[in-house]
Amino acid sequence: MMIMEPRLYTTSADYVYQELRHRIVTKQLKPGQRLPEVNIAVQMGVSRTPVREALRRLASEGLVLIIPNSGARLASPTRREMEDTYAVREQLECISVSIAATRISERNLRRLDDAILEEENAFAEKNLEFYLEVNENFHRIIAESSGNRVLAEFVENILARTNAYVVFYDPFYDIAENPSIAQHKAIALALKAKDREKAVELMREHLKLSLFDLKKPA
Amino acid sequence: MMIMEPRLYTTSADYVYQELRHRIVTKQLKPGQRLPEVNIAVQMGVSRTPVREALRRLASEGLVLIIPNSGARLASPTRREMEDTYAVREQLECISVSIAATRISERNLRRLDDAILEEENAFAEKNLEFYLEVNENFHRIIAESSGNRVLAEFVENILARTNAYVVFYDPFYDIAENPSIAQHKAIALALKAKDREKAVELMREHLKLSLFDLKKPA
DNA sequence: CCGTCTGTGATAGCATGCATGTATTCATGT
DNA sequence: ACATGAATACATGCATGCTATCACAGACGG
Repeated sequence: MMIMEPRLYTTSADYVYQELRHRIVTKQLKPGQRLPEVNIAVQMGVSRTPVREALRRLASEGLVLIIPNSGARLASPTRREMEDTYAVREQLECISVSIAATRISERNLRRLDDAILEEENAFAEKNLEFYLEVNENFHRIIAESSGNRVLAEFVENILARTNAYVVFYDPFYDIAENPSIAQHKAIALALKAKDREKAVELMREHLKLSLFDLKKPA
Repeated sequence: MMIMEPRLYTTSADYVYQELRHRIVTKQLKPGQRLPEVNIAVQMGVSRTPVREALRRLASEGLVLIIPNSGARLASPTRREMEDTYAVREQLECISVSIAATRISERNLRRLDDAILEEENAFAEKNLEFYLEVNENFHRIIAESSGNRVLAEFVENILARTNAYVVFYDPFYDIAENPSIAQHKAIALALKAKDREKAVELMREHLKLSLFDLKKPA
């Protein structure tokens, strides 16, 4: 059973941001759909101001497209854009895992294991939103473990993109078929062994397969 | 003589954004300095709203730090952060130039030459702001020539960071000493020759030296 | 003398109203 | 029927006022 835990946020703008991402991942919003400020503001019980901020933040992550004086619409990435995004992601994550392999702390190795356990829970529950969230965590922990904050920031950005794209592009995405968890375990092992080459290779393979899976249905 | 051409902008928020970047590059603002919304709003003759938007955009580029309920301050990057930023930049620009080497259009090759000519003008005038702007252009054109828009977007972001950092970190940055233009010419030649390996190698070297130059004075 | 608590000032967060620009619709003419 | 144009409805951009929160200073107690 799914318990909707209370979302944590510091400001209304942050709340709207999270809520919009939630609605994207749960397919309540469709690619290309218009996102009028008032509309969202009323639905979420806030004024237009925090909505504007949230929309602009999402725009910086490539999830919405804002045209000045005209408004915001949800992104509708082409296959090409998806491939482009994954190309960038591969670069960032490979360098990320490469550095992490030599620097990762014991604590973060444990966090990695925890994330994998959570992935298995999400897998068991067949809860896509939860699954995407913890999947994101796995990659986030590795990025943080690189010790390079700018890199981590960029990875964070591109994780937001790709996770949304998964939902946009693949409405029937089946987590049962996805071998990601096994790949994550392998990457975690390589990191524990401080095997840089192996970790990079596995990560590259993992991302290539993710993209491949994504391209199948559409 | 320097003619201040009228800045083009579509919205007030965009104007404030550009004006703030201008003030950063012309050293009117100091690293770590507080940036109260009202303060800026009054100075620029607009209300707080567009200022907020501009500040948040700058925050997404790592140029300002926003603490909720507390306010914005100009970034004050440590040497470590600078190195981290350049590490990311190297990844992005190397893949960028690598792809561009096989795809770049004749038109963009000409734009590249134009950019280099402008760099020489800026060099002759010893105009740091102008120089940074056209330097940015050179790298921007290469990123665009990759044909990967997401990549170009990320490069754009990191260019904003590094160019600001130049000013932050190196108040006496001497464009006369900087061998960048010669390196840019070499990169352009490699691109014309479609020599992928060479272009990447030159770009990597170029960025390494840029970072090295930056680290000298501080 | 130092730590803690409290009040006061200042600043960001948010709501709202007005102005401006855009999109849609409908009428008009060819 | 189609293209063109004006009018209208609507959404965004911006300004302003109010409220909540934070930072700092001074008072109080240990």
